[in-house]
Amino acid sequence: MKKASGKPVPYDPAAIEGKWREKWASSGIYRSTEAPGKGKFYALDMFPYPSGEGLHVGHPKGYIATDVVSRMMRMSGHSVLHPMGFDAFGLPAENYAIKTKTNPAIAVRKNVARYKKQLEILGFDYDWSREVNTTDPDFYKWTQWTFLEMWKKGLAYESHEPVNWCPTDKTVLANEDVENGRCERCGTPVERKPMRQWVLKITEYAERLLNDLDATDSHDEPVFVDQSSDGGYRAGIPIVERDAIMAIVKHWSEDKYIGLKWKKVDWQTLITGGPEHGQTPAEGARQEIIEETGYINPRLVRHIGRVHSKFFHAPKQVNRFAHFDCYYFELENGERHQLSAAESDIHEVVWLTREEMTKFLSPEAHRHVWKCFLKNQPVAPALLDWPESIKEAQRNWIGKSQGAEIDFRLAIRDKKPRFVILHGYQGSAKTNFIPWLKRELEKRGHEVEAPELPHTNDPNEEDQVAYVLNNCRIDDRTVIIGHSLGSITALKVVMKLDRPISGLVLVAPAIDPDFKQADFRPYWKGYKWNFDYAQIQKLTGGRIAVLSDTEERLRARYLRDVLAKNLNATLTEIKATEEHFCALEEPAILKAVTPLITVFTTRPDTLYGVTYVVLAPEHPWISQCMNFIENKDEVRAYIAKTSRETEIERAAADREKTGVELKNIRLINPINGEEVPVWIADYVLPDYGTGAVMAVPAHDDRDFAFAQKFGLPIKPVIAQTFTSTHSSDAFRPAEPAQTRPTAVCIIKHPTEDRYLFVKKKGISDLGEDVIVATAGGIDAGETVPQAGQREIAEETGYSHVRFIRSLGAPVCYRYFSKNSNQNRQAILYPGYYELIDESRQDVSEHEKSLHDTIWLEQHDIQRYLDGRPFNAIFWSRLSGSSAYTGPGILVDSGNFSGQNSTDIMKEITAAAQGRWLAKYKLRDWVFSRQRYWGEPIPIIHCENCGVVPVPEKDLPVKLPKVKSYEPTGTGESPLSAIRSWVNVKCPRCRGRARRETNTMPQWAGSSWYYLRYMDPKNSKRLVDARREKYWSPVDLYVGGAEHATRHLIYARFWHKFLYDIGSVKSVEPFRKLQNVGLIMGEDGRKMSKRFGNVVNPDDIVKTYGADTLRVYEMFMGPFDQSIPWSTDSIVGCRRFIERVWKLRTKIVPGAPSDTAAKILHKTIGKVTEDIQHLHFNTAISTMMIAVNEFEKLPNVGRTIYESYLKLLAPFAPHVAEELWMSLGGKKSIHLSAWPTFDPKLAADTEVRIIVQVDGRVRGSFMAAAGGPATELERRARALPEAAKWTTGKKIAKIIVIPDRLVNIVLTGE
RNA sequence: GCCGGGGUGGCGAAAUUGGUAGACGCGCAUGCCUUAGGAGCAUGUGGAGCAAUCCAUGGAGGUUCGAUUCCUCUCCCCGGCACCA
Repeated sequence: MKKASGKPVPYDPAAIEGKWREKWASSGIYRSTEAPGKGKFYALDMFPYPSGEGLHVGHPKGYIATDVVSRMMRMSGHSVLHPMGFDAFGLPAENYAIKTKTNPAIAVRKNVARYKKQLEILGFDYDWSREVNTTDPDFYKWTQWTFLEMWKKGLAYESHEPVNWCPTDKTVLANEDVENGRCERCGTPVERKPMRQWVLKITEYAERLLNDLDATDSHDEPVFVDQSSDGGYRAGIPIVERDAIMAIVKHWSEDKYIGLKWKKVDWQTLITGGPEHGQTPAEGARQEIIEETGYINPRLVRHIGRVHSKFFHAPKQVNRFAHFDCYYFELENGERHQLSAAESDIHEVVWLTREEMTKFLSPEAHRHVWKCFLKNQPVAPALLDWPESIKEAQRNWIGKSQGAEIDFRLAIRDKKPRFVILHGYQGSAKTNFIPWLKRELEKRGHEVEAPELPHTNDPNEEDQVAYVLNNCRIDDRTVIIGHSLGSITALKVVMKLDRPISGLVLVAPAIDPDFKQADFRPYWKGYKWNFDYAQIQKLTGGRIAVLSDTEERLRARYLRDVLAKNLNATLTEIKATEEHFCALEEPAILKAVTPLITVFTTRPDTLYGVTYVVLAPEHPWISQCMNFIENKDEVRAYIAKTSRETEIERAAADREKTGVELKNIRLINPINGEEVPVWIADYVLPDYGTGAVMAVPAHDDRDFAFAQKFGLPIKPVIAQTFTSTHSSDAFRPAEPAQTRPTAVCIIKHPTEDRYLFVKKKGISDLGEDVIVATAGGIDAGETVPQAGQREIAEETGYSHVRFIRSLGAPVCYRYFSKNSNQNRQAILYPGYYELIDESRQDVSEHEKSLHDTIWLEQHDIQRYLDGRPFNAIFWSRLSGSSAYTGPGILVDSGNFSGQNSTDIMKEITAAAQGRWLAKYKLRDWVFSRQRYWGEPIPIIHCENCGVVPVPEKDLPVKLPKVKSYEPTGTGESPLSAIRSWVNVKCPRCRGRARRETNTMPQWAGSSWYYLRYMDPKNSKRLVDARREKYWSPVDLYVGGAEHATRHLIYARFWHKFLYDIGSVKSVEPFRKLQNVGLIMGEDGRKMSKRFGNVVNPDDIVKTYGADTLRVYEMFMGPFDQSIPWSTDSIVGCRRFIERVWKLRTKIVPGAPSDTAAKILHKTIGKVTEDIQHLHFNTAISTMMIAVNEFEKLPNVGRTIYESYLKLLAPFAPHVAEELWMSLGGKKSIHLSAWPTFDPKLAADTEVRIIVQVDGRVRGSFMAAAGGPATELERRARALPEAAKWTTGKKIAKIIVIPDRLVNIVLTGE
């Protein structure tokens, strides 16, 4: 690198960077190959959308990071996959096309070329041969294919529900595309429109999407699969939920632990097994230990945690849902039985030290449990190594609420309906569901008639209708239920009436035999297939329900498109228990005829406090019951008003509550049989839960506000909480409780921040002392403060006490007293009191025998009251926050043993005949867009066959060319204008058919593109199974945090679906996710053309070189943090590279000096670790320190310098290559081996010992590393700086931290 | 309101299990070099003080020989959810 003249060559990036990039490309050094036996590493960037504006310096930051990591991984012997591609469908390209009237494909091609050029000059190690583009038909063929697979599994369906419509972009949006009621893209407020849409059932995966966020790591090798034993997993047994245990067992006196060595399978484990029926997992664990080890006295010390076994891959999809409970046991002593022959045949017991244990536990999950045990942590999940913020965002988005559905039966004051059930062709009142339905209705107090209609095998309209009219009582209370042909009879009966009936329920009505493709039906001649729809509607008041079995496809279409439409009836499309509702019990029918309002609540324990029920104005039940409602007009007006409101208006918080009562209708509270009124109000959302809530105004702010406004009763709240026990048998819901109002007193000391409590002595229920707030019953005629003051005086002797304020609405506190063997409940009135002075009277002997009076400091209270309701009252009321959320809300269940409170809720749910379940905020994914530039949905609508998928051989359905890309705004995509494309023959019946013209959203292709990189050219499959197995999962995924609840949820869903159909082998696509922090403009604002603060990377490369840009972006700060760009600061990185460059002049061939080797190895250790943890800024700072230190040396050995260049190579690949080659490198530095860290060489022989006196640094001295503590102590005391502070003082003790510091602690005087 | 993540010099930021707070870089200051500018090199650089020393990691308490780190409360910033029952 010296010219002939001997002058050093200056560093000139322009002269070297292009040269090496060409070499790398032509020699293909970054080509990814599957090398079996070699470790693999898949680094992935969120592929860009190639917009017209090109890159700014913020874009490449994430790409540089994956580049650095992938380069290091390649050098350390991994097969690396680091690909790049383009996500090119979507609105920007389309809008550009509309403006310029050009095909978006052309603009995309241009922009992609520009992006690639910009990316190339930064020297990335992409394997461009694997480039993918979502708009390439060879790519989107597989997007379409997956859609059809979902359709086959019923996960893609057409919905007619109201959806979000953006009037500006003229397309529907998914829930994820709406932000605060506005279109995420253009900010227009979205409208709710009922439209036919394709929807993906992502909600089916809600639970898995949620659970897997916290799941433990998965492994290629099964961890708990142990065919030779029955431990934990049993192949072939389709047990959905089988608990399993794992135990760590410690020696009785020494610090060593039991391991099992399995003889036949060469497998080493902790003790695992399955608890037997009726055993708790802990008991099962104990038994397993005894059986497997022979030691008879294991003692349970603690539960380490619970791991979901779902991700410990089992070979077949069985038994995937068990939990492993992990326990820690200690042996009491060495007593031991002989092991059974069977057991000793299988394994032997070995004793292991802690260190051996770590090595011994080869399966990662065992080691994981062991680590958690050592750290005293619960078993922590590790399947996804993702930022907590992203996981949290996803949890919020999925929005799981555990709770109960509770059915409230209808109680109509007047006009209790009676039923007439009409059977069908060849039927009778004794067949199908009719006897059962009759019984059920009669149970509910209805009159029911189920006549045997004449000529059931050869029916005719006239006879049947006449029979009904003559024999059945039909008036305005009658609801007629017809099954199959009975439905037609019912319709004809209604047409003959001159007075209204109560309603009509048509269960799978017979269909017009003229309807195309209908089977021949012998009865058709006996009936006239004409209906006076208007008359029927009039006489039923529109109360018509049509039930359709989705299995009967032809009938379903007719019922929906003809009958229900003409009758304006409520259509319920469900899968019947048996086809055509022919089962003996068809609950759907009962549900349709005896409307229940099902509410969802997370607090079923508050059922006793329900004083009314509120429905969303959209609730379908309202129209069904309209006949019974007295104030119909008022109700209709309110519903109309609500429907006019935008989402934004409606969602606006703290707006005045509005609502209307449904008069004459009441609902029955199943827990106590109370009748409560029903209201509709827009604060209840139609699409969450069941669209209906039970209102507990004493518990809930919203209900409270509503009740206040409309003068509804607010019942003293009843809470099922306990102090007396942790077992649920304490509470017996069936038994009546005694209620007594009680004052609870929080009493503050007159001057200090201390509080008065009483310590109850030996409460027999508990057999222990309990500390509680002072409390006592309120006597007749007393106010709460009076009672409080009296109780305080009686119990504590302090009589000078002043009532300050109430701590909120009364709380009902319920418990079971074992003393009196009865349920008790007290309504607690918490109040806050202050002592006026400390004068105190004597307390009666009786009181003294019951309790002591104690003072607690604020911070002690938590400890003493932990887990008791008083604790919650105290803290929430004193701080005015947390546990209580409403005026009367009860103790937060979270303050109690979680298990316990859940048990209580479940118990009450059962008592109310409700269902304990979870609800999610996640909605199904609206998957169609009424736009041009997206993947066509590969569906054909046939006039006869209905929805028909495009056969796989015809995929991809290519996007045709159109004249106008303009969205129509009618809900049709521009594709619908292309007749030649739209009109096709049905692939099934060759009849007339039309293509689906909606396209897929932009998120479709990006939901799986990472799989295609593994096998980008495969025309047979989405991805080859072997390649997928080799490369999956993505080891490192880098991208922006803004994708948390869209791309990252969609991709996880898509991937899990592909897993379920066997296309991929991993449950989760991205193992480690890293967010890249934004680079903002120099003015601190977002970098954007709008603010004129965009910095173009091309310019920076021109001035400083690509290597400098790369180093600078990695050095700016913590990788995931947003930091403003600073062109001034770049020079530091350029100087750094130049100093490395100049170091070349100091190279000597000889042996490396110890000092240089030490610098090098410290650097190797730190840089390697930092890159692994993505701490690029500290990696670079370490390399800077190394250069600074090398510069101070007279010379640097050549091998040292070469190793150093290797560390630099991932960050600054060009300059590292140039220097490497100039030293005579044969192969590229990027294919060389990553330097190995030698801790011995890095170790310091001398360390600086800090000397402190009373914790303050007073001086330091150098000492040999590993020196004895006594020596350090002696030298520290002798140190003049220290002696200055210690002379004449007494030394209390001296703390010595080897190799670190000595702290001389003086006595107080 | 609920949940998550953060607050350290003029700036970007460092700081294994608690063990010298401010590494590294920018900027700034002084000097050398240079016709000049720039670049480079050297030294210094949290605050107060002549100094010894004291004060400093959003604030207030606590635990500890010792706290940026652990605990309690509190303030502020960023992000997610939000009339979600």
